[in-house]
Amino acid sequence: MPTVDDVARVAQVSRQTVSNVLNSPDIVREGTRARVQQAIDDLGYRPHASARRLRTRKSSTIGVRLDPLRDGISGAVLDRFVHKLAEQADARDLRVMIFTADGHDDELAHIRRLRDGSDVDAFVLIGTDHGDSRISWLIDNRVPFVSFGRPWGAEHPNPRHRWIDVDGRSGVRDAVAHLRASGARRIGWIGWPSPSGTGDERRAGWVEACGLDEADRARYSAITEDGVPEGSRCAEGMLALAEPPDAIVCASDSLALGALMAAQAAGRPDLPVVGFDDTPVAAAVGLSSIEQPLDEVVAAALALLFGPHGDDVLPNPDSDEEPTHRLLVPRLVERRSSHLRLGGNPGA
Amino acid sequence: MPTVDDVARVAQVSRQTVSNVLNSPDIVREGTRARVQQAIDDLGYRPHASARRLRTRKSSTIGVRLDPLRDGISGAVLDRFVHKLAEQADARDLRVMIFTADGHDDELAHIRRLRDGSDVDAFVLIGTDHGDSRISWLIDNRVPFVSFGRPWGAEHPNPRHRWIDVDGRSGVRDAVAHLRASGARRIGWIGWPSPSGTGDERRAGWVEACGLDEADRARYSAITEDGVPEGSRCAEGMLALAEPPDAIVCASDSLALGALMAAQAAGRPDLPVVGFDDTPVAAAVGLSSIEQPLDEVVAAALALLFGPHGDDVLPNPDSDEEPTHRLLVPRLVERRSSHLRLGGNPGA
DNA sequence: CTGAAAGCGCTAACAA
DNA sequence: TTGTTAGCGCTTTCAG
Repeated sequence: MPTVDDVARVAQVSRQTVSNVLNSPDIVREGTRARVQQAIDDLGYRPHASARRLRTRKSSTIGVRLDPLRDGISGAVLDRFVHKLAEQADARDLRVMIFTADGHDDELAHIRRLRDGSDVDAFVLIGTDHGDSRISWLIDNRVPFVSFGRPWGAEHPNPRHRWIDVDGRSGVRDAVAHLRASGARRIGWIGWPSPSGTGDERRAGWVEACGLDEADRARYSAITEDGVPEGSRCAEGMLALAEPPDAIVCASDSLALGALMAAQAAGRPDLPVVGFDDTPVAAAVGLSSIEQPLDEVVAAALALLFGPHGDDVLPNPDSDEEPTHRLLVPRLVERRSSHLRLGGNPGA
Repeated sequence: MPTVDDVARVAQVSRQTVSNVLNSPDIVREGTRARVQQAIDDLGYRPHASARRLRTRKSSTIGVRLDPLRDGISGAVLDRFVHKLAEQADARDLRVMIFTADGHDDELAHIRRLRDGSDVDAFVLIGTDHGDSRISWLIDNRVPFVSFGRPWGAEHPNPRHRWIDVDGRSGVRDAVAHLRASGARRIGWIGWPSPSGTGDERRAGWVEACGLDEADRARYSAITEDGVPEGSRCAEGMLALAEPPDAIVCASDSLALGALMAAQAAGRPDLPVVGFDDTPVAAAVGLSSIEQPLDEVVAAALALLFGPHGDDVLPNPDSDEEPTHRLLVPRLVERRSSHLRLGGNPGA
């Protein structure tokens, strides 16, 4: 592998000029630059990343912890997030390093290693929970990071905490409003047990828009852990009511898939069911779903970390002068769940 | 951040000794080592990765291209693969860098950049296709790599090509045999169009074990692109035959999910359907599936690249002296598809 | 076993 | 504008 010196020799300039051509092309005269560039191309020269990093004291690398493998339907969102992160990072000439960890403490241990070894100079946290222990640690230890997930349950959110999140409440609210506009009167909700920041917000959207009184809200909502069979079970119960719901909105695609199946088993293949995340599974089975704008999420995350364009990490903000977070709005992807005959009506 | 010098000063030894404690602890006297270790702990010293890499000329980093987002049901396998790769790499003190690319050429461009910049010193290719153009390029350019996927369609596979793969043929063969042992007589197949290395192999397993003559094989097999609706459509056709199949085996979980739905729509909720990859979706809806032993796949990939234990990259082999590949056997995960009432039998 | 010297490839200061 | 000098933090010679 050629080095700057080789290029310099071939281009008949000093080693420094080569470096300038690479890093501050504007301060090099046109002709010289062309000559150097030529030499670079001829030799197939490529700067040695480690040498550069050693010198500049920045790794231009982002670290992300891959979420533990989950149910896998919902997990797909995070995989897509990581995918897009890699894509957009590349555009800024940043690299992405991944790791896995068991729990928050282990994650922090990994972060510490990666950080202290200067492997990585900024981290993206995927998902946050109530009183997330990682946040204060990262801030106290001056580790630059941004979280996909807001600071749940903090009375005084730390202004040094940069985050982006998707406004699930408004997403659900809009979906419910849309269903009502289409004539639905009793819209059910299947969601997760509280406290779950994300889940509570999504449910709040339903509460705000469903137009049901408290008694009906109790009747038409179900709480369960995430999962397809769980969704099925809850929907079954709701559909067995004397006045079953007109439509069901769920906190996740897993639940929605279950609900859809239950609806069909109950002979109501056309019951509108809306999921959340617009996972590939939703697309595959023709389920409406609320889609998170992942491209924007990733772009916002990078902008928060590195500013609008560069690849220099901004330290965690000192004060709350400028906005240190973004709340993005999801959108409903409508599908006719009946595009696939999922059953329930043999021969129809 | 403290450096070796700081540690040396505190521990009252030369800088060198510190390095030795870290890299060749055996050649340092017990007492000295303890003292140095103490200083390391006290200071929270962590070697600077870039400095070390610059000096040792190895990055201890593996590069992986994230597959383009697909249907997402099948894509989940690859995400799990990457996850496990990160896990096992960590155990060897290796880091994993991810990137995305549009097509093979773009992927090679990325690899080249990462390689020439010494960011990464070995790559894992996920998936290979007929006459894969990347393989010879990587070998010619001496880029150490291993592929998850065998060299399809090469008359003379290059002995420098290290790969691991899962024997889909035997997986399907076993599943079919198992179904027959349970009494199934007419076992259908839904798979992908040829040529598709993976798909052809899986189909071959069915051919070998199904015990049908050529005419019946034509009747009971369907070829389609991957996808849930596609699987549904094919299964529908098959189930409409005068003598419908007893069971259906599919080349993927997407197809199988579709088939399962079609079966239920056709009033045959108990028809055994087997998918491939044992994705989370299969687990969620209670679909039998053929599981790839990803832990072993990853372990084998790392062993091929780095030897049984170390973190030193082995160059692509010079000859075919030692085994440069591994073919692993998948196993059937049986589930009662009826554990979830997917529909088709309201009130049952 | 421990210490001193050299240099991996690069870029930030400074001098010319 | 270009060239010179001086390290970034580490490990690998080679003497002690």
